[in-house]
Amino acid sequence: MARLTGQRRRPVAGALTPQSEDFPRWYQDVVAKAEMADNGPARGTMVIRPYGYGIWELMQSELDRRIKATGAENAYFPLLIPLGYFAREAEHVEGFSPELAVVTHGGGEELAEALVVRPTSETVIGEFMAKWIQSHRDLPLKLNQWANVVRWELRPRLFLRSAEFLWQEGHTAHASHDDALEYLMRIHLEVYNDFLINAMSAPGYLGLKTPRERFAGAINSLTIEGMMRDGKALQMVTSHDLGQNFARVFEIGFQNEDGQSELCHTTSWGASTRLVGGLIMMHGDDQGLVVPPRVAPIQVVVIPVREEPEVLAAAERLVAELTGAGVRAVVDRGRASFGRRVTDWEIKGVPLRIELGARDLAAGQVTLVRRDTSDKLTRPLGGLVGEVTSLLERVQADLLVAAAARRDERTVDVESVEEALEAAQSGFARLPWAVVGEAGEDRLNAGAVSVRCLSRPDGTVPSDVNEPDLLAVVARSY
RNA sequence: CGGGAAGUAGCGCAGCUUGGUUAGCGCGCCUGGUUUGGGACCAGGAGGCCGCGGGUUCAAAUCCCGCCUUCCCGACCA
Repeated sequence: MARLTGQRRRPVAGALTPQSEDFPRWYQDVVAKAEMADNGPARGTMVIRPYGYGIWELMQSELDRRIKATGAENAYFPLLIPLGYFAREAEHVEGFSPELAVVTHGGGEELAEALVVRPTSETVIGEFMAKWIQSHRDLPLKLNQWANVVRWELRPRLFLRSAEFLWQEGHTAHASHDDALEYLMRIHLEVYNDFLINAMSAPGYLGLKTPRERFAGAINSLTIEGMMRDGKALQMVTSHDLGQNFARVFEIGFQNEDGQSELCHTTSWGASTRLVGGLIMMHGDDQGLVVPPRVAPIQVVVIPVREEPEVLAAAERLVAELTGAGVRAVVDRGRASFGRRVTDWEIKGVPLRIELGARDLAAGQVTLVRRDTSDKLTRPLGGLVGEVTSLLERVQADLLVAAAARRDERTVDVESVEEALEAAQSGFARLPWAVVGEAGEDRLNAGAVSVRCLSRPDGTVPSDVNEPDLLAVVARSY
């Protein structure tokens, strides 16, 4: 990680734990020191601080724009769901009951029917889809909601697994399975994968979940698995083909063109605040967070070396210019020493730092420093805006290339379950799904390794887990 | 939810074994001054229900019981 020229600074008390020393500890240090989140008072709950929430808001707007471009509309459904709704779909209730929070009392009285705090909304939304859909002319129905959900987590970790988290859940109903699948694939590729690649610089492996890893109640679950810098996998997003399972129990039906009654085919798909954790662990380094410019609440920080009126004025002018051009930029007017301010912004992962001192000003220049590579550039003060915007684009692109290179470097192709178990200690392993099978999956799971997804040899998403020649991507995971 | 460890100032810790004055230290914070091109320094200062509840005792941060929370390892998950 030491890329700086000149004297290397020594570790200082209060600095981050190095990733190589203790990755989980490094993660907690970053979350705390970059002021992203705190633990809430009740077990597993999370307080998202402004800097962390700022990243989430940008993720939201990038996702929301793409979701709406597919024709889905936002709506809102209730937090509290009658317990009975969950019981209707057998696999769904079985899958979710261990992590349900149930409200049994209200207004000082025991409730006649307990209410569940939603862990996901297939059931309520199904109920209303049934009410709203009458005819094939009402289809497809494409809804999305931004909401909080609660899942009783036994081993919480900020952003990665919390009892309450924020997400987007999309729910659609279609007249045919083909139409549902076509739309689902569009969500997976044009919304999720495009968002991950272009907004988060986060490449992943796309594929299908194995039957045991599937969403409770789905006939297929699609996933995008990202590799964290410790070689473990994180499921970044999921999209589910629910077939007619929910349509059957919630009676989501319609009359076709021939006047016949048919059941709808539904889908659901989600992306959560877990993505913030993924961003931290995919791009962060020993200096702290590294935020891709498109989701960075602060893209550029201008650091005046000293508190000198001319320098401060020049810094303010520069920020005004950048802001005017749509760049999210701030001046650090803090009185801490130069070095301290620099490291504080490094921990926060601000993509680009502009150092401005009396010497620079006299020479009519500034020093630009990239967070991702620590490269320093000297550039004329005039006409910096174009330089900065193109540099931000380059950082965005280079982060993707670097993350993909790390992923490829730590993914090995193997031929047996034993080799896969070995390889998964430091990264991902890929092997024919045919040599894994149910029994192999058991052995992997026994070794704390799981099949993250099944992919075609060319990396595309299979339409069915029984397709021939599929590859299993296996890894330890979060 | 099972196994382990831990909760003392915002953060990191000492004190507890062997109960007994105003509970300490480092970092951070406040005030003033000197500083500032890679985690500054000096002086002065503020800040504590010792996780919560109960018990033992003349006396509890310290001993006992219960609970809550956090971290690590497992089983479950976005």
